[in-house]
Amino acid sequence: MTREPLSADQADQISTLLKALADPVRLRLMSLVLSHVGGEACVCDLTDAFELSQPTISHHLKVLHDVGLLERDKRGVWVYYRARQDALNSIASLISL
Amino acid sequence: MTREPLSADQADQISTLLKALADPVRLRLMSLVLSHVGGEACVCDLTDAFELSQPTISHHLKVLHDVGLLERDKRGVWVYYRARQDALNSIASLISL
DNA sequence: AGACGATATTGACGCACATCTATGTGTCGT
DNA sequence: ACGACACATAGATGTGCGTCAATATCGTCT
Repeated sequence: MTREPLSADQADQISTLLKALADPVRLRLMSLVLSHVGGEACVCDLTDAFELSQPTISHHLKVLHDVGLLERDKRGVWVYYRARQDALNSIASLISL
Repeated sequence: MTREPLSADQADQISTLLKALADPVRLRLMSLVLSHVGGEACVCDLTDAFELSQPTISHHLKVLHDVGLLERDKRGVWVYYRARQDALNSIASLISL
């Protein structure tokens, strides 16, 4: 971003990622998953951390998953989410540098 | 963010910054300012780069300025904007690490 | 099979926001 | 002082999004 102006297409792509991150609930979800033991957390753990309805948390997780910031892993009845560090790193390197 | 979960207040602060960045026009504005000669650009340069009205560009610049991502410097009739690298770096280090 | 618990989907509602037109505020020539 | 130009502000409008209640789906246990 520092080197040369972004094209409109590039800006659209990056803003899609940033929009997904730019919400307080989703930021806390990412940090909860990242700091959880084993680097993953199931939805029940995450839902308990907020005073929001379960569908709302599920919606936010879907947003993060759709843009590739979270991985989904269903094991039995539970669904575990894990952060994509490479995706976070690529965002960070675009912003800074 | 990786070490321990964000508090609600921390998440609010960071999301405010990210919301400001999470728009394709504002991303391009930041990249235009950053890559412009001297690290600064006047509004006229920026307005010409988009097919948007001048008030719309002015609005986006205000958003970026209000959250501390851009500095304003009025010199004569022109207003020059400059990126706050420290602000960008702090965002990047929060996301990645 | 039927019941229960965990998660996802749907539809609705209210609010935030990107954009525009119109207008205001300065600053520089003439 | 006046006109022209650079930029900001105000108000209006349509769209997007965060949230919820209700419902669906899927896996497990008896």
